[in-house]
Amino acid sequence: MYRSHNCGELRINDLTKQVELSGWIQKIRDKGFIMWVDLRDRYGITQLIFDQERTPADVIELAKTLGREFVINIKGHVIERASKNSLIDTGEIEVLVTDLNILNTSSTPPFTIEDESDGGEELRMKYRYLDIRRNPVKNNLILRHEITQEVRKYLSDNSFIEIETPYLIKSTPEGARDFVVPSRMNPGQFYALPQSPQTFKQLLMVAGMDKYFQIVKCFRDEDLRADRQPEFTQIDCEMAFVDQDEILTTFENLVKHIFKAVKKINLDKFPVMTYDDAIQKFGTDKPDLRYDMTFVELNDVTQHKDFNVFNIAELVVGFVIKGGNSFTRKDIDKYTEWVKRPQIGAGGLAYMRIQDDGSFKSSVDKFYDQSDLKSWSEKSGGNKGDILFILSGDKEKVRTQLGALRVHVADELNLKDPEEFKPLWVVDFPLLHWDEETKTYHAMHHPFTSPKTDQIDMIDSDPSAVRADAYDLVLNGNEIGGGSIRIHDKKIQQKMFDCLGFTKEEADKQFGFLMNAFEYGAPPHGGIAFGLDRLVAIMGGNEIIRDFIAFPKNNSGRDIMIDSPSTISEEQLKEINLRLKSK
RNA sequence: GGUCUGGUAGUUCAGUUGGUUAGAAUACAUGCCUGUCACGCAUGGGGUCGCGGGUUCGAGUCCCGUCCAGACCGCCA
Repeated sequence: MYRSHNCGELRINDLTKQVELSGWIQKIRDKGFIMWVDLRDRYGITQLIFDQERTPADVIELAKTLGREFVINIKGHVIERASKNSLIDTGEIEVLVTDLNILNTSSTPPFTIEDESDGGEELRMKYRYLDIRRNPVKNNLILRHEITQEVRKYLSDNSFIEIETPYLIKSTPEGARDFVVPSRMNPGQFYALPQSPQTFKQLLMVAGMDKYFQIVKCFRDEDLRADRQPEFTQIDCEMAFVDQDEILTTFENLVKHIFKAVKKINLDKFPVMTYDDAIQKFGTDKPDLRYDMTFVELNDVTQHKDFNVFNIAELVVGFVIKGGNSFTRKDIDKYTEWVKRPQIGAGGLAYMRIQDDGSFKSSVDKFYDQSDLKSWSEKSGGNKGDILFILSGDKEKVRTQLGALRVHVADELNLKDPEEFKPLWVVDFPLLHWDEETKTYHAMHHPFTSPKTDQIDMIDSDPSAVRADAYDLVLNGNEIGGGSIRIHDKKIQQKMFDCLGFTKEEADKQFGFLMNAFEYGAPPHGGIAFGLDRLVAIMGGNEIIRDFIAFPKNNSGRDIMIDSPSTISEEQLKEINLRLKSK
């Protein structure tokens, strides 16, 4: 036995108890006559004391050889501290050591293993097992555990069954790039790792497992971001005999349950916004509702003056920043430069100050008089002390640009409270999206998404106008879940593949198994998948999902701890029938 | 595929207009210290300035290339 208590457990009412503790040495404070050692484990820190008067001489001698991150086991008894530390739970007591056993030594760690580490990102990733000893990372993993437990509990209590689906499946050209795995037994052929268990969960609906879920790894071979890893975890769910409303209710309640159980937060009913509204009012399909700055379209009050930029623009649109009149010229120049960067690509940024005396001052005073500006102010709902930022140009582009600016302003003004949570359903997504490069339609969600039933005929006449029974759950400006009612009718599914440019043969080859299944009594069904990593990160007050994954990959998709990916031997290549292109 | 930022001691960073022996803090080692908890004090060791090339009397500093890391755009049904 290594311990009678853990390192976060002992309190003042444990005084005089004989205890045995094990853990890592966080810090040694050696005063000569007396020496303190902070002993750490998953549960906390307990201060050990070695005292020349009360500790055996051989124990003191051994204690002098200790170093940071040594693993030790001690016996001793709990005493009251002469000077207490109110900052930690065990701060009223310490353990006077009588026996010391060094279980393992440690090299000096490459960074300090404390809440505020001095280690850089790369170093912490390389020594991730040391990083996880730190509270911030450890607590993130515990939060993740708590959330997945509550997900399982809620779904299981609501008759969902967790079913595993295969990881070695089949590559399909639609959607993201697949990770592929060569098959040794089938030379020249490849498995693909699933981008999602989509078709399997639909087959489970045909199989009568009318409520399914799975907490499952998914794989996409695309470039990484702070909120995107090549392997990530989904809470994947599907239900049969449901309509969209029932799905939204079921999973709104799941999210509410998680927040209540894990964060003690009662979320209000989630607002619902159409995709078109989201784009028009916020320039994005995942608006962050923690702050306002709703778009105001100003075409009708900016036209027919001499300002040609606005006259020729398809859309003149802006938003009000409360208190923004306090921006200096320099602040505004910085925002102007920001929107003009190639990544945003706006031509410029117009503004109108609403000054404290009620008069207006704008960057386009040359073209608009005070009464013009007053009409802008009225239209946008701005008040004294505010500023109105305006962009103009091509409708689609300018909305995206202003949407990015809205997020940027919120960042600059610290309007994103990580402890505030604003969920939102975005519904009625377009079914299809026109791809200028390939001159084809792509499925906005995926090719199994059902068009709204009264719009099925429009697929032929006006494809881009068709709306789908598809929905996203947005939380604080992040897409944390998305789903749809699926097609369960073979004819409609065929029509869909046809519209996406599949020949009948291609559709059969790639998705014949699904279409076949639809011939044997497929029930109406639909579902949703949540990005667990993102959900956990946001609930942890962060948007960098790496910090919520035990062993994540870096920007280039590498695991720098195990140094992967890596080359394989000639023999391995031969076995799987692969030859590398020589340079 | 692209844009931007960074790479200097174990670690986090500073390093001026190109100029002598590249600094600080922290970590580490040794010694001292009767209540520490960011303990304190003293002393000491520690550098391929990412790598390659160029300009120059002289490069951590300027130029070109390259590698690595991070953020973003494209991409992510």
